[in-house]
Amino acid sequence: MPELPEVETVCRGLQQTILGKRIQKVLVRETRLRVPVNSKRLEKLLPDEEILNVSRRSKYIIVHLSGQQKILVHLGMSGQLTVQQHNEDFKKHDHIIISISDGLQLCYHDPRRFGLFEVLTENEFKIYPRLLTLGLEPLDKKTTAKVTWPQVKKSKKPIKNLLMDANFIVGVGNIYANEALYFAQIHPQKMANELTARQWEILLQQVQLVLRNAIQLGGTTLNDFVNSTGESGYFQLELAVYGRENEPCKICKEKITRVVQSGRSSFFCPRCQAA
DNA sequence: GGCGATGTGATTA
DNA sequence: TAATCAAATCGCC
Repeated sequence: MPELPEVETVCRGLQQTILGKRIQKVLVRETRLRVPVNSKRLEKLLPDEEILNVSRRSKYIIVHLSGQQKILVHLGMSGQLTVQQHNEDFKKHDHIIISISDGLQLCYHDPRRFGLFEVLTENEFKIYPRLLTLGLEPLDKKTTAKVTWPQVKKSKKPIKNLLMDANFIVGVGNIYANEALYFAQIHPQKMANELTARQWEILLQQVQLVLRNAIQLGGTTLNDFVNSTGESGYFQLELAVYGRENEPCKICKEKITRVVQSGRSSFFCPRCQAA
């Protein structure tokens, strides 16, 4: 479900609802996420903490607490992090419920359980391995075609795989990689090191554009993505190639083709994105 | 009802 | 560098 725009949408929603709230109680109903949830630790480190800020790094949500510890959340494929009125009417896959002040609760829900929910002390956070290897934020103004070009030039993988490599650039998943390549008119299987500098410049620009547009529309809801208040996004209405196998290209009417790369579907127009 | 597909990322060969 | 897997659900035949 969630790539950078969806995670950003959740973060912005949380910023508007839970800043300044105090954590009261923690309930863990299911510990079997990607990394097993340490309920004892959550129960020990979270109560009485004030929520100071919510930020995003890559596809991770970071909730900053007054005692310097942080909650690190990843939504995996099917995770939802919502704020709701306190209730005990738990739904299937509501795994972690955190009661906070003013009669609210923060609920982590994740049917496929590929997500992550951890509390880290300040020091643990600093050396957390999954965060240390992350590449550049695509929307950071320091992320330019110029500074990233050397890695593109030496990459031995297809450009789509490179775009989705979080050690290079973070936040771009299957949907937005397909969309950006389409608008840049580059074939997803083209080897990264065969791009011209100009093509890379255009592609990075399209990545940034598609991410910004998606954020503006509250993300993409294919199936089950919801923001922090439980509402869907609207960017699925704008998708130009993703999921459109056999449908006509919006530019030239040629049939959109699907191929599988590294176990993921790539959709492209064979005419606009010639090999 | 069954089967193939799914927005992620770690692990393995 | 790329297939495999984790697991539940959805949509299509």
